[in-house]
Amino acid sequence: MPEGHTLHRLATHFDKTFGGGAVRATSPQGRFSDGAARIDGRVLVESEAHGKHLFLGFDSGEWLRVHLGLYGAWTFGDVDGERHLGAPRAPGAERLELERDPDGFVVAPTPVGAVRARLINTGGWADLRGPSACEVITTDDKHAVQNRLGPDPLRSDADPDRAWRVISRSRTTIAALLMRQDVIAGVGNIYRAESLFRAGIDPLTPGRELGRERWEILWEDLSGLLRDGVRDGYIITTRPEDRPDPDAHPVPRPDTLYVCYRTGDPCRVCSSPIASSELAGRTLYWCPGCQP
DNA sequence: AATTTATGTCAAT
DNA sequence: TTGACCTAAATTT
Repeated sequence: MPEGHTLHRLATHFDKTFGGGAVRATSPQGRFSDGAARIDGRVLVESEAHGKHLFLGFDSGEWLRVHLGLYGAWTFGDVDGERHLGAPRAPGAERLELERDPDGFVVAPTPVGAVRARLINTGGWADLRGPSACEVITTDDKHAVQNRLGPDPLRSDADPDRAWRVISRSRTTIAALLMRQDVIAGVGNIYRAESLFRAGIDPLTPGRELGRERWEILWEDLSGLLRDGVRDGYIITTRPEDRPDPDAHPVPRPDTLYVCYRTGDPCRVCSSPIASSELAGRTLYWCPGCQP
């Protein structure tokens, strides 16, 4: 589930499980061998997310930048078993007996599949598969990446006015603008569709016709939805009263979402069939009845 | 066993 | 706008 909430969960998880200690880094697959050698043995001092980028800072002053792309995922293993953060993966084992080498570092299992990067410390391991980016960069490089990103509603330094300045001058549809990471960072196809539904906004509304008030509503709602996603580890946008059973926990799908993946299904609010179309290579979902 | 699909982005047209 | 990237699970043959 690599939209912004997942990356913030990852940053927190790395801070908790790897922060403050030395890390062993390898690339079982081999495509990240040079980068792994640069961070091998360093101490993880900072973990940070901006939009869909994860930045892990080491005591060498360098950063590991990871972007999961469409299907990247991290697998974490420790005494409590295996957990996956990123694209959907099968649940792992329950508890694990950990073997340790003479230095106290965990001996991780033989990699299954293509593991681009593997980080190990004395408590467990983390395997990265299928990322679109995994590289060691300088602080300047990191700032350059961040300068190209719009405000991330999950970051305390986020300034929604920066996004509004672009949106309010653009003829591009709000649906396309929400997907542009240089406008607003962290929103993906699900949060786009769901936030526009919740705000009752026609996805094809040009940015310049959105109006400041509707933008502020949209930003606030997105901030809340993303925060819920960080808390739940899952994107849940339906209000309890709009679910078949308001008391049941809606995970997993299909009761978690209003419009995404629901083409042809009746809208949870007005019963109109949910519509979908291709927009810039991605599927856009909306309710013609609720988003006029 | 082969094909399709996915919560993403970039370069080339 | 299209294809490429690159991985694993789900779906279809």
